[in-house]
Formats: sequence, structure tokens, C-alpha cells
Amino acid sequence: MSDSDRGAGRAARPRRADARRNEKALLDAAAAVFVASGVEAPIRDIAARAGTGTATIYRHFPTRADLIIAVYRHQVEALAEAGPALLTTSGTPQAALGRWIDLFVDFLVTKRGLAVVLQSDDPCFDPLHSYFLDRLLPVCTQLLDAAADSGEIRSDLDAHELMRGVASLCAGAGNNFRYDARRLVELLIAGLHRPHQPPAR
Amino acid sequence: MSDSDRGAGRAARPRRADARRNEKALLDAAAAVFVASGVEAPIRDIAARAGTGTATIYRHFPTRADLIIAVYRHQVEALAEAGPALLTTSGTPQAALGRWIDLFVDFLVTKRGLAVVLQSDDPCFDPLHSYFLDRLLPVCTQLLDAAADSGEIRSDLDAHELMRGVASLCAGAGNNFRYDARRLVELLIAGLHRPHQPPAR
Amino acid sequence: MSDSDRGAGRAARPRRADARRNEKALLDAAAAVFVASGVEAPIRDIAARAGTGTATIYRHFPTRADLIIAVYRHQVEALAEAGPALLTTSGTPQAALGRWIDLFVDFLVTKRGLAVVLQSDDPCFDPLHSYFLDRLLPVCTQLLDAAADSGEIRSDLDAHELMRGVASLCAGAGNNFRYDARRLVELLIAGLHRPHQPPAR
Amino acid sequence: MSDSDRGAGRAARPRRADARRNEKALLDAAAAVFVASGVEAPIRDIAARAGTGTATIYRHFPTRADLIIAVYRHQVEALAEAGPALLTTSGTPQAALGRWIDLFVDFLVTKRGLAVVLQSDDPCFDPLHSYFLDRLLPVCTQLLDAAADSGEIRSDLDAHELMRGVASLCAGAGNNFRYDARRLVELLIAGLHRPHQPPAR
DNA sequence: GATGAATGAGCTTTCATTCAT
DNA sequence: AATGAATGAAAGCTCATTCAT
Repeated sequence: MSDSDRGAGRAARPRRADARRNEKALLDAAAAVFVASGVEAPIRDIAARAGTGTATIYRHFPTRADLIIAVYRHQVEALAEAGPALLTTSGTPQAALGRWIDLFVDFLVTKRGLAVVLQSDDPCFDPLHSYFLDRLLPVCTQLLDAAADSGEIRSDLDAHELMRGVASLCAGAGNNFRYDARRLVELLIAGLHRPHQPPAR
Repeated sequence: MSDSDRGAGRAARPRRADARRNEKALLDAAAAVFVASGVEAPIRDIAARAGTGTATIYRHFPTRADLIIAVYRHQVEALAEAGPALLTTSGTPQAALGRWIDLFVDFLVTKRGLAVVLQSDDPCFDPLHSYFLDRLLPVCTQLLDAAADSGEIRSDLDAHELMRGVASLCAGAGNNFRYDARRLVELLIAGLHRPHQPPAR
Repeated sequence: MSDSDRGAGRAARPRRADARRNEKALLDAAAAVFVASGVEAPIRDIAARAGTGTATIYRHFPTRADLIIAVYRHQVEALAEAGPALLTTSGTPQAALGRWIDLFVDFLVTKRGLAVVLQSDDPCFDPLHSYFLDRLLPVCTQLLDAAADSGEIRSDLDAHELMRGVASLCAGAGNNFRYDARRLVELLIAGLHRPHQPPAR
Repeated sequence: MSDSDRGAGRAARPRRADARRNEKALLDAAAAVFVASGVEAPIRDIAARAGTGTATIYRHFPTRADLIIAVYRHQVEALAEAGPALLTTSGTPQAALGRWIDLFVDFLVTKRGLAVVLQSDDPCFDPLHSYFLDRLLPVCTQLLDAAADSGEIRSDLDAHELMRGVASLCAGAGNNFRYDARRLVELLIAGLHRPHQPPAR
């Protein structure tokens, strides 16, 4: 949709096919390089792998943040859509939250380099932060609120902080042996349980 | 004794005062720059702030890791010594562990940039990792074991992983508003509680 | 053909002219600087003289050895081709050898700084040594063998050692007055003559 | 002599012993380091090996050339004295020349780094050149003249050029396998023989 | 007299980014 | 539109030399 209905007539100029293909190649290349060398990899490496010139990247993605967003857009969208679905299909809100966090962790751990950059202060990544928050914060908030409302978990932690915490734990992995982000996140989530939920209230 | 009794006058250890002062200046400068720009800050910046040339840094601290270790040595030692003491003075082993982790977090959060580098894979930081592990791992292990033995917490997490997890959460802070590492660590520790403490079973 | 028939106009190989010109400028500058300051001259000096940035040199010639080879390639090739030709046109194999050595000396003495680097152990020059040996050793060997076979000269010196000896004598020249490399090499070659050529055999 | 008869009285102030010992240590250290790393080795290395500060070197030998001269003085003197002696003891002037050149080569090849610096144009080595020429040129000239007078060798090469040639061939050695300076020098000397010794005279 | 600490220039190399074609 | 060449700003590190004690 976004790209095909370019208003009136003149549909698809001959050049457009090239540009399209190029953008695709760029995204694939970037994804691969990000996995291999992290999100801060030299622009040149990405261009080289895509078989384009460096300037082509700048044309398509003026900012590094733009490129990162584009690379991970599909998965972020999927993550966003998974939230409400889980709330429906999971037994309890808490279970839904746990499941969603699992997905989030899988995403971050798999696409390494990303978690690290999500911790960064560098203003050049602000758009990236914004994008993630715009898409995921509402979802996570909904899950958190649901679980809190059901009395299963503490209610004094907001979604933003939780997400940053999870991302931080994922960033800690590096290439390191002897560090299991999933397990630590599990602990963190376990810590959300109502301490001794005053049952006989 | 060490420096003051230079026997018959004939200066035996000249210039030491200057060098001493310089080293101090260097450490102070490094500490400040580390906080401001992270531990990977350009050597030149540190030298500039200390009012020395770059080579002076290399003389005192041949390696960046050496400098970092020197900057944080005092506090790491204090941390190491606090462990056994807390075990004595705190009510329960778990309380001791919690208190010690608090101190660890205070340290990491205060001396920012440090937490980030503790996550790094870069081999140039290996000596730094080694130093931290040598000093703190035994302490943390002792606390963790004590708490596990008393049945208060799960026993399936080793001290190394716990410390990395805590460090990661601290690294997430950046200069960011709206991120409270202490609170997240608290959650993580809470997650260590025996799930359903099978006490009176 | 190679560059001119770019089909339908749509520039297929743009910018090449500039790059070409730049490379030329770089080579010229390098040649000049090499003569003036030796082959170890700062990259910056060469860039400055060529009117380019330093990175431009790295793009064209990733390694210092690459640059040196490029600078002297034409002349080395000419030298290599001269060998067989001389063997044909000169009266005796010994004369051919002598003439070729003359050319070799002319080359080294003219392009000063080169002779010095050919003596160097520095591994960064290995590719340079390899190039010279690949191109010239076979030629020199052929000449030397021919002269040895004809009984005119001793046969106990291999071409490699001879070439190094000649290069060394040329390196001795520096900018010095009162040192005539050609003459010394002449002596060296004269020393190759059969000691007492078994005349009445 | 040079150092002990410092005019009237006050012979040997207490400090002199120290200074003397220091100078000796410096020379020994320099000799060792020169062999290991060449004559251009960092001043610091020499000071370190001598167990002194760097400034001590500057006090004793203001210039690098001064230090080099001092290190090799004994051997240069020995070389200088050997000349006339050889002329007496050897069968022919030519034999004497050959023997002396052998000694010269042994010296240069053994004390590597020296030969290289003798080729250098760098004005900072001028005093070094001067010293060598002052001491050795007359000796070599005498030997050369004697051999020329006896009709054994060509007379169109002066001692200066010969010495530089020999030094150059020695400099070519580096740490390289497959390069025998002695052999090449032998060839050079062989080349000095009367071309076709006026047979039909 | 000796010391060794401090200096700061200088070199190489890497990249993000711009720009001419 | 796309290209990739050129740019120039960093940054780390090494040494010869000076200088305060």
C-alpha cells in the first residue's frame, strides 16, 4: 500500500523497479551485517554486502536510525500485534505478559546489537527509541495493567521501565558464554509476583 | 617511613611528589571524564582535563584497562570487604545479600560508563574483567551460598551470572530519566526467593 | 572499447576520469616524495603534494608496498623485458649481463630511496620484495646462467645474491657526492670473471 | 690518558668514580642494544639496560653520534692500527689490503646497524662519518696505494669510495638469510685486480 | 651529577558524509 | 536515481628531548 498507490497516474516509472530492488537488498544486507557486527557496523560494509554504493544507503535511509527501524519494522509490528492476541489466548493476564516478554527477549537476543543500541543515549538514536516506544509501549502497558488488575503482580512498575530492564538484560549477553539472558529475565518477571499476595484479604 | 626517611639527604627519591600529584590528577580527571563520556573516552580528553600530555597517561597506566582499574580500585576493595561484614551484621543471609547488591548497584550506577564496559567483549578489557571477578566473585558467591543454604533463595543461579545481570541492569541507565536501576535490581533479587517456599512441608 | 562504448548513454562508469587523474597525481607525487625523502616518507606528505586527502591514498593503495610497487611498476617491467632482448643483441652473454646490470643500476640510482627499502627486513615490505623477485629474478638468472655456461664467469653466485649486492651498492649512494655506484658495481661484475680463465685448454 | 690527567691536583673527585662507572655501563648497554636493535634503537632502551636515566646518556653523550663513536672507538682504533702492521707482515701489498678489508667487514657485519648508519645522509651522523674517515681513510689509502704501486691492482679507485662500497655491501645483510656480505666483498676486491695484467710486457 | 617524569609533535589508519558524474 | 571517490576529522601510540628535583 504505502508504496504502490502513488496518487494519480504515471504508475510505476521504469526506474522504480530498480529502486525497490535496491531497498530490499539494502535491508537484507543490513540485517545480515547487524547480526554479524552489531548495529553500529560501518555503513560501507552494508553497502558492500548489498552490492550498492554508500550514497544509495543515504538516499534510502538518511539516518542510521531510519535504517535500523526499517530493518526491524516487521518484527516490531509482529510483536505489537502479538500482545492483544496473547491476552485473549493465554490463561491469565500474567501468563500473557510472561509469554509476550518471552517473545520480546527472543527478538532482542536474536537481533543482537539492537539491545545495546536501545540503551544508548546518543541522540542520533532518538528516532529509534521513539519508534519502539510508540509501537510497543502501549502493548506492554496493556498487558501489565491487565496482570496488575488481576492482582497477580505488583503494580508499581511501569511498562517503560520494564521494557528497558529487559532490554538491558539482553544487552548484557554480548557474545558471552555463561550468560543466559532468558533466565535472568525470568527472574525479573518472577520478582513481579505479588510478594505474598495477601490471599485471605 | 617509606618515603620520608631518605637517609643522609642526598635525594634518593626525587620528583616523587610531582609524580604523585600527577597521578592523582590523572585519576581524578579520568574519573570525571568516565562519568561524562564513558570509559571509552579519548585518552586525549583525559590528558587535557588533567592538564598533562597524553604520554603521561601511558607512562602511569600503559593500558586503558590499567587506568580503569586504578580509578575504581578503592571502591572495588571496599565492596569486597563489605561482603563478610554484612554477613555478620545483617539479620539473615538473604538480607546480607540484598544489602551487598545494593552497594554494588550504588557503585555501578554512580560510576557510570563502568557498567557498560563490564559487558564488553573487547579483549582489551579482559584484565578489567579479571580484576572485578577476582575481587568480587568470591564475595558474592559466599553471600549467595549462605542465602541458598538457609533455604531462603533459589540455588540455581551462580554469582557470576547474577553479577552480570545486575551490571546489565545498571548499564541500562545511561543518563536516562525514567529508569531506576535500583528498582529493577530489587525485582531481580525478589525473583530469587524460593518460589513457593516449601518450609513447613 | 573498454571505456568508451557505454551503450545507450546512461553513464555506466562515471567519475572514472577523476579517479584516473587522481591516481596519476598520486603516483607522480609519490615518485617525487620518494626521491626527496625516501620510500618511508609520511603518507601525509604524499597526499599533500598530490593535493588529496590521506584517505584517498589508502583507497588507491591500501598498503605502502602497493604504492611503491605501482610507482615503479613500469620501470620494473621494462627491466624484465630488457633481459632476453639483450641476450640476443649483445655480443656475448657476459656483455648482456653487464649491460643489464647497468640498466638495473641506472634504475636504482635514479629512483633513490628504493634501493634502501629493498634492503629492509620490515615485513610490510615483503610484497615489494616478492614483486621484484618475481619479475627480475628469472631474468637475472637467465643472464647469469648464460654467462656461466659460456665459461666467462664464475658460477658460484646466484642471481639473488648478485641482485642484493648490486642493490646494496646503489643504496650506499644516498645524496652523496663522491660515491659512484656504477663504478663499484662495475668492479663487482669484474670480480665475476673467471679468475684465471683456463686459456690454453 | 685522556681522562686521568686532568691538569693540576684535585685528582679524582669522589663523584668521578660514579660517573666513570656510569659511562662504562652506558657503553656496554649501548653496544648490546645496538647489536640487538640497531644503532637507531630508542635511547630509553639503552638507559634501561644500563640502569640509568635517559638524561644521563645526554650528559655523557650529547649526540647519538657521540655515543656511537664512543661505543665503537676501540675497534676503530684497532682497525686503524692493523693497517700498517698488515703491510709489514703480509706477503704482498694486495694480500695486506685483502686482509684489512676482511677485518673491516668482520667489524661491520658483527656490529650491525652500524653499516646502515654509515650510509645515511642525516646530518646528525656527520660527526660519525668524520670520525671514521679521519681514522680509517689514511690507513686504507696507504694500503690501496701500496697495492696499486706494486701493479697488482687498478689505481683508479680511491679509498673513500672503496670503504663506502664495502660498508654498503655489509649494510645489505640485514637479518637476511641468503646474503653473504663477505663473499660479495670478496668479489668486489677481486674486481680490483689488474684486468688483464699486462701479460706481454 | 643523576634522575626519570613530562612533554607534544608526528604517524598511521578508519569512517561518516558529501559531491561530481 | 545511483554511484563510489574524495574528504578530513578523530584517535591511539611512540619517542627524542627538556627540566625540576
